[in-house]
Amino acid sequence: MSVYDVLEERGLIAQVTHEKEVRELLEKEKVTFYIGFDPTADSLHVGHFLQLMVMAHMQRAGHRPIALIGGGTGMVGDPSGRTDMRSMMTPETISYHCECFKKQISRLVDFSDGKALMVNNADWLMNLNYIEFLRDIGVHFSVNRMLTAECFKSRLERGLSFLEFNYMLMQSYDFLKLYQNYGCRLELGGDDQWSNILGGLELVRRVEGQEVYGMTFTLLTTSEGKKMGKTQGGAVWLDPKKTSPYDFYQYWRNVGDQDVIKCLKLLTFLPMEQINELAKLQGQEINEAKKILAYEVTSLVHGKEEAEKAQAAAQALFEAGGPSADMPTKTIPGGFETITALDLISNTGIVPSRGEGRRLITQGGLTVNDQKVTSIDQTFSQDDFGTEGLMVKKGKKSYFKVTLA
RNA sequence: GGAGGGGUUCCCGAGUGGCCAAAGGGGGCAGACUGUAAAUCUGUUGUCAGUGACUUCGAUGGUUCGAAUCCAUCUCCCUCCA
Repeated sequence: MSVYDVLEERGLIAQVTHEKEVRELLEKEKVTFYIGFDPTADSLHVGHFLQLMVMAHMQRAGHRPIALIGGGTGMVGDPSGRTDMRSMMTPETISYHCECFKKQISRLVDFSDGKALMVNNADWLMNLNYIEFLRDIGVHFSVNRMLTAECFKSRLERGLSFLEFNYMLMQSYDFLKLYQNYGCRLELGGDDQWSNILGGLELVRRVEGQEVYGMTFTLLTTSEGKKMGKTQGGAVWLDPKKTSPYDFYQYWRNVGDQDVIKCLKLLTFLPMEQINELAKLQGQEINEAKKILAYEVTSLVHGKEEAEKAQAAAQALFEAGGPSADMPTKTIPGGFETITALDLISNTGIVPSRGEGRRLITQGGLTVNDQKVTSIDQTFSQDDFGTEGLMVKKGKKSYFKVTLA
């Protein structure tokens, strides 16, 4: 079974420029391909994780991935799928972001012995000469054609700056460069990258007279079409400092029934036979599949050890109802006689403001050591903390251990 | 450069001198129902405080007993024209 079949079977592939050719190419040759990452934040998120999975699948099949960090394109910002302009970033933050990405990508992709490459397009984009670029690259692009591209549509209504309009040229130029320097013949990306990828194909064809290919992957969306990986605050990050392994695990543990199988296919390496078995689960049993999903994804991102900790913590809290060593912990300075419930949760940051704390308690959403807190004035003494600390439950799913500093 | 329109609380979006901490929706949080799911229903949603105080409606000044609402300046955005 070829990688192409694997990708297809798992539902990863969204669009391919030349299905037959790509399939053959991947079966017969060791192909160098690339995926780009724009350094818009200091960590990748689960949307990117899907791309990493693809790289890993491809690498396992013997192909050579190039992770292209958009140090140069990041200066401009991709208008695809955006309704407004990205805020500009300084070169310093961009290069910092690149560093962060490298570490995270390395978790899934093996960079040893040149089995994969990581390059930064700032290397060739930053010193471009404007006139030369226009003459060599700009000639090959038709504005008329570009305007019909899907990725600019929403922006044409709201306004699109010339700066952003050039993003496509830059990304296309990347492909050309990678083709010239590394023999890269395939560009992969999220489905929102389709137009940009097509631009690259065409540029290489025109400049080099060579056929190269493109392929896009399913965007990670829920069955309702909403982007996955977004929570109240923001994205679900791969960086444990931004999204703790426990929260990360919980995110997957709580995906909708409709999305479990899809996620298992896209985000884990579990064999299809096993996934197909899990797909038969009904009703409450689906929780088993969710546990597996959560464990597997967490394990890929944060390592087995963290995944096991998160799983153990979740099991202890939700199934056994007891505290766990690995649950999220908050500390509070000691040295008080008693502390009110409200102070307890607001001082530890379990609740962002005292007002919300009041509401939480008034509405009956706070439980401490298995006792529902009924009054904001209810107090706890140092003794109540015991040796293990207080177990605080906010709402139904958020558990914290509060210990004395 | 010229003409016009606009910046409101997390987001969208009402509000044109006191009754506005500001309608409505979305989102968030909590409760009920459940399976740590979805859908639904209910409550809640500036901060601090036991009917009160304080900060908020792009920024700064001004008019007024009193301004998100009026005036001036500044700033950002959008549309049309060039």
